Amino acid sequence: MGKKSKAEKKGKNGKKRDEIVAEAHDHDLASILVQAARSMRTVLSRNLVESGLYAGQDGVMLALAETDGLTAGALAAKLGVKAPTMTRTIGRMEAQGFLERRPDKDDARLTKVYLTGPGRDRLQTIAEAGHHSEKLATRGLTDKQVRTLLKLLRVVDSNLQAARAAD
Amino acid sequence: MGKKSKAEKKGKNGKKRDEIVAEAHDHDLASILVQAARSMRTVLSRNLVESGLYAGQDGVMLALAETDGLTAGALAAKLGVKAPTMTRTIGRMEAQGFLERRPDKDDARLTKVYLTGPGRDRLQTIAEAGHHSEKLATRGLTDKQVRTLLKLLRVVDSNLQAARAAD
DNA sequence: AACCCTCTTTAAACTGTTTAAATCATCGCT
DNA sequence: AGCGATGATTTAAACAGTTTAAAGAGGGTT
Repeated sequence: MGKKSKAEKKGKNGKKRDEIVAEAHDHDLASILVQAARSMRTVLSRNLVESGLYAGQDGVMLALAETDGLTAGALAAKLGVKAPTMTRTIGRMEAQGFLERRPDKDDARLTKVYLTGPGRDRLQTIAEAGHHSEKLATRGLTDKQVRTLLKLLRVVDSNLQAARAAD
Repeated sequence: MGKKSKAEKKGKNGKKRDEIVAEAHDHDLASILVQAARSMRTVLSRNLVESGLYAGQDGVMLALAETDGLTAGALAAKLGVKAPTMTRTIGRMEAQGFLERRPDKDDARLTKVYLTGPGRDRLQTIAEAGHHSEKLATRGLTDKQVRTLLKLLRVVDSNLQAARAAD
């Protein structure tokens, strides 16, 4: 892969912005987090696409696997997105046949979402895809480190959710 | 917030999917990572939007601050996106006046990207936005924990980049 | 019965992302 | 020197995700 063949020929790099860069490095957590997530989404997508799912939809499936018949609003809150986002996602997934909307018969304002048979069939695949992606992502880390990472990420996530909720 | 008023009235939950859910929990790293990143992007956006930037563009700015005159392809690789994505992003940012494209005079196939004056003016703001978001995200964590988190995230990111590169 | 509140959806406007095809310049070989 | 292979960039087309603002629909309360 002769990538550095010609493009690197001239050694004239900028050199006097070190202070700016130093400050920019405080930005690391945000960048690395977003970047890691982007890669995770890409990798997860590859494993998911075979079952007709997109990354982002799997969260809905898992939430429903845990508690079937959640409302759209509850799903949105649980996944940390706004209601219209969830409406669109649900719409797509309903069109794909993985779940279905049904009005609650006690309160017609509520629309509850249920997994369909085909949807439930995908759960296994989703679990495997997640498992596989996680194994890929944590290569070289000990179990303890993975647990630590999860713990820290949960704290960060919870902090951020709180921050974004404080509109 | 009487959220459980009516919707929870019926206690008929599914009960035999416990194994599936158990497996689904292995999926935690992927979900929590993506979710944390989503929140991070949202929070970062709020701090960035004042300077006319969107989350996702800041990475380009920082990369150029470190090494001005990168090619489109190098930027794409550095940020872990595909070339066309970078082309669009660069196009938007050029239209906004934060950077400019200039053909390399040694190799006319290459288009190098440079920060403009206004672009360089934003670096300070970007650094501050990142810093602020990071402070928000790591509330309650010790410095050491933050360093640990960064270290682990770098490993994960590097693993995932390697995995996605292996097309 | 009227009014208000809550939930859901629609609408509009973006950014981000990918794959595949098209463009274009350079490089190597005959 | 010309010609084809190579490589970089951009264009095109098609989706997903996201947000804010507004509209639609039901319920509950006074």
